[in-house]
This record gives sequence, C-alpha cells and structure tokens, in this order.
Amino acid sequence: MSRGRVLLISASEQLKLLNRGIDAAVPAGELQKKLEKSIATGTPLRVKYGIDPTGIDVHLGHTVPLRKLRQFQDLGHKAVLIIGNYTALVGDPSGRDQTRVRLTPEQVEINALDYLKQVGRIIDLTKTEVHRNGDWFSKFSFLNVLALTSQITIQRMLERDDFTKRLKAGSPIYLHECLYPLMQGHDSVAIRADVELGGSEQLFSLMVARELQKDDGQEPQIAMTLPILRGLDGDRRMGKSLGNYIGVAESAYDQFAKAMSIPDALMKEWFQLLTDLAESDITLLADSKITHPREAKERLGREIVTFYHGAEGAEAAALEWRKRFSERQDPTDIPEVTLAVSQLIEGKLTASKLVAALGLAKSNNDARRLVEQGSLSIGPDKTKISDPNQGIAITSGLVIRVGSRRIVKVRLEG
RNA sequence: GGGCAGGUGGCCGAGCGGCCAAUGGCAUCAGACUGUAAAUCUGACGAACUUAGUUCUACGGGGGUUCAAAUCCCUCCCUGCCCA
Repeated sequence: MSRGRVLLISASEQLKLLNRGIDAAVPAGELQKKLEKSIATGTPLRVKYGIDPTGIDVHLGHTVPLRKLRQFQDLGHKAVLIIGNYTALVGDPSGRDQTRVRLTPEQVEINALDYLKQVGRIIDLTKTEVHRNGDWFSKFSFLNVLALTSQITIQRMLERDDFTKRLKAGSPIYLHECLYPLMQGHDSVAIRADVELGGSEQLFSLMVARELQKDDGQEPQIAMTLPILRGLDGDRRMGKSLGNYIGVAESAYDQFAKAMSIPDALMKEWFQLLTDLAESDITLLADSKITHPREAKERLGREIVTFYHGAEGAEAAALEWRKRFSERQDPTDIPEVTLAVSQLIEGKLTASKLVAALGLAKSNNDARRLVEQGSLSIGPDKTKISDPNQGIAITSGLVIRVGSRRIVKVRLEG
C-alpha cells in the first residue's frame, strides 16, 4: 500500500472500479477530481466508514460498504473507521425496541473490539486508522453542541424520509435522534474525510457532513452510498433482528447452506454486491436458460464462503450440503446431546419427551406438535414416528431428526 | 399546565363484562411439492400434564367492583394529537 501505487493507477481507472456496485456518489463528478488531486499530490484519500458498537454480529449486509472500503484500500487509499462508542452509550429509542438498552462503557468497548475482529475479515486493519468518536465528543461542551445544532434547520431535518414517515404515523421522534446526523457529520470534520461510505439510507447524514466540513473550511467529502442488501428472505433488508442474515463469523457450512436457501430472484443482486465476478459472468449465471439456478446458486455460495473460509472451506461446505440436501443423507458431524439414564423410564422415553429433552423443540407442547405433524424420524432407517406418546428405546448413538434441519445424536450417560 | 385519543400475543391489528388463550394479516415452524429454494396447498403457532381433556399464566404496572374483567372503576407509567 505504498504511495506509489496510488500513482500507478489512473484516476479514470480507479473511478471505474470504485463506481461499481454503488448506489450513488454525490456530488457527481467530484470523486474524479479528488482522485486526480490525490494522484497529483501523492496523497491517499481518507475514506471514512462508521459503525455503532451496539450489536455484535457483522453480516453480509455490512460487508457491502466494507468491501468498497477494502477496494479503496487496495487502491492505496486510507481507510478510516469510526466507532460510534459515544452514541452507543445513549441507546437509540427509535424503532420498536421499548427497552432502550443503555450500554456501559465497558460493554461498548468489548463490542467495539469484537467488531474490529470481525471487520478485519474484510478490510486490512493494519492499514486502517481507527477512531472512537468519544475521543472528541466526550470533550464537547454545551457551547459546542449549540454551535453544531445551529448548522441545520428543523425543516431540513424533517425532510428525512424516515422522519416524515414517523410524523405521518404519529410515532415518536426524539430530539437527540436529530443530533445523530450532526454527530456523524462532525466525525467527518474531526478526521477530515474525503469520502464517506454508507448505506443508501445514510445519504442525508453523509450530506450533512459536507455542510459541517465546509463551515470548518474543509473540502467537503464525497457521499458514497451503497445499496442495502436484502436478506435471506429476499425481501427485507438483511438484519440481525430480522434473523435473515449470514454472519461473517459463521462456519463455512452455515454460510453456504444459508446462501443456498435464498430465493432465486435474489441471486443476481447478491452476485453483484457480494462477489467480484465480472458483470458479463453474472449475466450468464443469472440467466436460468443458460445456467441451472442450482448451479448458479452453488457458485454464489462458493464465492461467498471462499472469501471467509478459503477455497477448501467452500469446497467442503458445498460437498457437505450436497450430501445433506441433494442426497438426503445425514450430515457428517451430527451434534451429540447427552441424556442422563435417570431421565429414562425402563430405557425408554416417549417421542415428544425425547424431542423436548434433546432441545429440538422450544417446549413440550412444541415437541408434541412437531411429532404429531410427522417431522420426527429416528435411527438409520429414518423411521417416522407420529405418535407423541410412543415409547422409544434410547441407546447411545441413536440419531434423531426433526424436520430437515434439526438433527442430533444421543449420548447416554450415567 | 389543560383537553382528547391510545397502550392487546414476535410485529401489525380486532375485541370493549361471560361462548376469549383472545378474529384477521405478516413473520415463524412442520407436512406435501421441488432444484435447496421460491410460489402454491395443508396444518400448527402461551405453558404444563395422566392431551379429542384438564389446569395454570397472559391483553402497559398496581389496586378495586363483580359469581365472572382484555373489556367497568381508581391510580401510576408510557405514546400521539390539539390548545396554552
């Protein structure tokens, strides 16, 4: 990542790469100028990306901007990560979460470090500048706050789409929520950002930063927004709370299996946002007349898994998946669950109790339902059992399946 | 500070004294189908048990009226709207 590398690639070539897969880079045309200037002066661009250390799992949705950040890095530019540890202390009351979780500084720091670890799978942390916005906000005086808030009008703030919606719906908008964009904007001032990356819903905040920078006498940043990745359901945005995500820290097999479960219609989008394949290849893969959708999806899964677990990991995951879903065999590694002999009655357990005892159902009622619905099969012959009261002789090594996903091997103890 | 309208299961949203473990939609889970899916159809979807039944816990929190309350009363908390 030498300076020399910046000089080697022309601005227009860089622009071509960087513009790929993005939603917008505003103002149009300015990125080119910045790149030219960067080359002329031998100064890498400072590319900002901010994260809030509130949750823990980094998922593929986050990787869309992170991959773009990586791309900047690879072109020799400077990645600057902002960890919103200060804002995380307050807790966001927006959304439906009534129990506004207020994190302690210790928790925030633990989350932050965990975040960095995960993010390090996508970008090169050794070449990344990391800041916590508490570094400057903890020193902010009320006077600073007044100065900051006088930069923007209520009207401008309310133009935001999500605020407009909430106003119409009569749901609450808290005053401090209006401060978030300003804070985020101030982060850009503090680190003198040339470019800021964010999801397309972030455009407003990214633009606010420009005004604050101008006011500070800085050249305003480029707001580069990236499309929001849709989750496994093929409908809503990928998110932890929606449970429709693939985490970057998940196992190769889990990542692959989840990728294989997405609706076909989502494949093209995922190829574009999550892989480096050429657009022409993607066109071929996304055409079901040319490529069998299953093949295409397998390719997609491999591409994704390879990024996090290498080609071998991807290969193994694909094989395992085929074995399990195409050939309907039991997986290679079946998790074992221990049962105490004392739980059994004459070496037996009723079907529903067994399912519940193995943790394959949420409750005894749930277990009973599952069995009644015919989702339980046991042993090598996959004997179906649909009577919840049927006694089942338990032996170590007995394989219990519920539905197509839940499978467990019994280990007797005691 | 005053007036009004609200707070129901993971979410949205009906119910407004007994037939309410609570219509409906979404989400979820299972079965059929399949390419693994999607779509479609079917079923389930608070908990426990000796499970075609019984019991317990639930409709913002607490208290009360009643044989009986998500439904009525009091009080507290929370949200929105309007007025100041």
